[in-house]
Amino acid sequence: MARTLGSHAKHTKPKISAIALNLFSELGFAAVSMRQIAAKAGLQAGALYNYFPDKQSILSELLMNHMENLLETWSAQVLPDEPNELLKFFVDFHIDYHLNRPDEVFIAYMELRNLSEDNFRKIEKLRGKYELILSKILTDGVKEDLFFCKDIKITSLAIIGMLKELNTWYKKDGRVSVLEVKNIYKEIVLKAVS
Amino acid sequence: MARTLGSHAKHTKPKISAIALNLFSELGFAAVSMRQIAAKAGLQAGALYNYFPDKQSILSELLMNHMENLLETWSAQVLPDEPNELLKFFVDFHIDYHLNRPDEVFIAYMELRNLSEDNFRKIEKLRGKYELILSKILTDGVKEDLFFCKDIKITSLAIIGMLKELNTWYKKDGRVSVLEVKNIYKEIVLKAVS
DNA sequence: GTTTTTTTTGAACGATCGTTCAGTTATTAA
DNA sequence: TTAATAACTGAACGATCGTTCAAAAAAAAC
Repeated sequence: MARTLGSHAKHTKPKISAIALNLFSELGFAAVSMRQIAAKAGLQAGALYNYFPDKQSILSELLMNHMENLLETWSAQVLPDEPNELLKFFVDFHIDYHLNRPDEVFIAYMELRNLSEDNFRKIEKLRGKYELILSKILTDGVKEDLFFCKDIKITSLAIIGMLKELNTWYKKDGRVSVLEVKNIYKEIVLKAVS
Repeated sequence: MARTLGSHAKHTKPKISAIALNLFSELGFAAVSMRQIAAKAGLQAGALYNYFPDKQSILSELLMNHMENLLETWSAQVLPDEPNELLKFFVDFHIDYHLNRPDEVFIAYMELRNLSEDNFRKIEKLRGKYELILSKILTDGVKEDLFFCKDIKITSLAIIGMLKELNTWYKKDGRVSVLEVKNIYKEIVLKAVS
């Protein structure tokens, strides 16, 4: 035997992923060519196929990693018990996580249709899990008579939609700081379920 | 002179627009070919160039019409004076208008990057006008001490984000009726600015 | 240094893309 | 009916696409 897998490969694959993420986010999956990705990685297009079976797999791996990482990061958090505090914690967490990964967030809801049906279902399942986190927080709060909402599922979606909107306009060097934005959103969310 | 402009054209151009709207929404602008659009319209690809100078113009015309129509339709409404009623009216209006035009709404925020810089700026300007409608409602409500929000601009964006989310999951034959959804959203929005 | 295996190249494949345009057909004014 | 023009065809243009693969280069194992 000679040359264990990953003499350059260990560096090359993450490099390809990072470059693809950037390009997909900037130009859109359909508008980015394999040659474009390869060029930025200092490779020829053919070399990409040592790391990914096809173009779509680059995208689906990015999306899977993003969603799995999101859920794992949440699981690693130490959560407050009290529903009001937990809801605020969720808002803070969501904003922090998403504002720090604008490219992943962007392609995660822009490029879903470029996935195969299988991969699409997998991603949707993970997304559903994330929405369930918020639903559960609301459910517990409603049980304890701390929150009130007509429909927990719809309220969850509405809140997540509100939070997602942030990524479409927030600029780190803008008028308001992340801290301020978080406080504004926490207040809106808390009032929305009061 | 013979044959005045639009013997068939009067029917053909709207037909092309409608077909393109459908395809763009379903497959994405970049993934739809001129030949595909032409085939569905019973034409050859070349014929499309009698009606649009290039592919991007089909998209930009769709988006411009959508945004202009949105603003015009709003202008034609008879508005209630009282801020609480006006805010509810806005929510109802937004949901009605957008749920009835899912394809337009979808491409309006999915395909912006496929516009030229000029066309992009025009659309963004119209979008800003729409956001200003809501901002003004909030501003008036705050002045009269009926609403409270830390930051009107951000609150407007958050509310519109929440409303936009609706289009990504709402199905007409789903669990809840449009009327119920509207009521749920109106309650959430009103509480969010209380 | 030789062998073995990984990694990459570079050319080629067939397909499809947006767009152009000379020529044909369909329609209408005169 | 004839002349004028609008509408459309059908072929062609050059370019680019995702993907494949034999051959070459690079790196590790012996």
